[in-house]
Amino acid sequence: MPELPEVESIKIGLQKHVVNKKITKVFCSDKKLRFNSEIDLNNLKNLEIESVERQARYLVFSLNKNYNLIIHLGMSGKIVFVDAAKTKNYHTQKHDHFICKFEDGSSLIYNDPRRFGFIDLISADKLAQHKMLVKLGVEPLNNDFNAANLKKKLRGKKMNIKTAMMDNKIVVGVGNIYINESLFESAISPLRSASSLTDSEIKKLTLAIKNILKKAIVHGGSSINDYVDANGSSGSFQDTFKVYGKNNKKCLHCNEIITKIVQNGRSTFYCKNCQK
DNA sequence: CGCGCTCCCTGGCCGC
DNA sequence: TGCGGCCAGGGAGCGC
Repeated sequence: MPELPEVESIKIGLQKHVVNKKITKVFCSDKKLRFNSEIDLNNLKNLEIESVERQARYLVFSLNKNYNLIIHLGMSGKIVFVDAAKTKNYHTQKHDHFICKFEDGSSLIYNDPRRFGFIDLISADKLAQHKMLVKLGVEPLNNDFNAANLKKKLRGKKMNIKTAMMDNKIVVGVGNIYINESLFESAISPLRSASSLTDSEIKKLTLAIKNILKKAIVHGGSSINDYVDANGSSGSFQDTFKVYGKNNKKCLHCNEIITKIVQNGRSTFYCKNCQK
């Protein structure tokens, strides 16, 4: 479920709940996630969480004794914080792959049916060079994601603009939903080659991405609170989608029927009339 | 090197 | 009710 706005909201939820907590017990399922942790996760026992940050779609926990824990949710991962009272009666569910219990009796549960995510405990001095982090491009909400820098990245790129913007080396965290929505907002066809965008289109696209991600963080925030606190029921943010999943529905701007195609193996939704 | 395709995995949904 | 096929919000790795 997570794109950047969800991971950002989960991070905020985790900051409220797990910072300064000491881990007293660790459970790992026998199922392998995308890859196994470099350091045995049982080493988390007796460590204390000092901070939680987000890089791209990765959650990065800092722990004492110079450890970092990286969690990625893949396509289907969920993180649920369970308070002490509920932890007492908690029964491990299918696809719970990692649970850590804290000194105060509460716990954190990672559940991932498809297991495209991972959990990696590493020493802090290796964080910047981690294989999943080292090649990442700019954060879309940072100032260095701007028209001038994006123009350089798109120069000479023959691939379509939609696929290009989902490339983490160009900009991180822009997933299939938000690139579809952003291209609609900036009136750019997903079929255009990346290098064909004019300066003004590049500017519109960067602003649309920032705008939509920011709105989603605010809008998704409330549903994400449930997500972190309780059972992860689906939120209401999908109500704001204008093209994603709207194939065969009418475009809100012009009444044209929204088209669905496949690009690079992922579904694309757009309005042929509005997006040129 | 850039780019397109395939795969990792489970579950939900749809049509028969 | 059962089953096969298709689809899913991510990302790496492989050939060409």
